Amino acid sequence: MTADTVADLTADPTSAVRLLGAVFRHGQCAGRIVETEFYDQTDPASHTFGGPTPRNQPMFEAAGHLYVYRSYGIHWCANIVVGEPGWGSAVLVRALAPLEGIDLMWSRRPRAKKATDLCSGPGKLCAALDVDRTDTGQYLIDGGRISLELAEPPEPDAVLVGRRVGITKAVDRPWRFSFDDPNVSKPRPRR
DNA sequence: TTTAGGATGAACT
DNA sequence: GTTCATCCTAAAA
Repeated sequence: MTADTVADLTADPTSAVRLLGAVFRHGQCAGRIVETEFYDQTDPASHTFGGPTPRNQPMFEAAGHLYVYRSYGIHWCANIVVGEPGWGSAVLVRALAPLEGIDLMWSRRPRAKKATDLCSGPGKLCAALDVDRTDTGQYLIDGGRISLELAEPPEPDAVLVGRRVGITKAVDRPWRFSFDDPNVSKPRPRR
């Protein structure tokens, strides 16, 4: 939890906590990360559970890479790779508090009714920031069109913990973390 | 070559 | 609360 840069993030759930508050930027748009989930190679719910495949290859790169996958044939979901190269673990970005390029986000998500509809879910934030397959494997450090700026480590009291969402395996692992923020997606974590 | 099913969101009743 | 849209990957055949 003492990581100074994204490249220092280790392959454990503390990385998901450390990423809370970080600013995720893609092109003109940016948002503050308010909800994350941790996934690991030992985790039956993870795409890397069965080892490397052409699809999940980016998750085996060094910490600080991006892994984007298609969900239910419809949505894109963005993950920040953590841990050493060769070990498949990553943190799913589940919700953002919009910061910049908010007009652009509205134009990409015309069905949103409230500002908190723009990025309050993993598929929504990818639509709002225009993240898709072409971004998978990108390195978030060297300021391309995608980047990530770490914030100060969050106060432990400010972090809510819960079980992960939308999975059928290992649902009991308390690897979902969030702030108490209106942009957090549906079943809100407690504690 | 075929097929099953998934880390979701939106539009229904 | 329930349904459905819809695509890609991985694994089976």
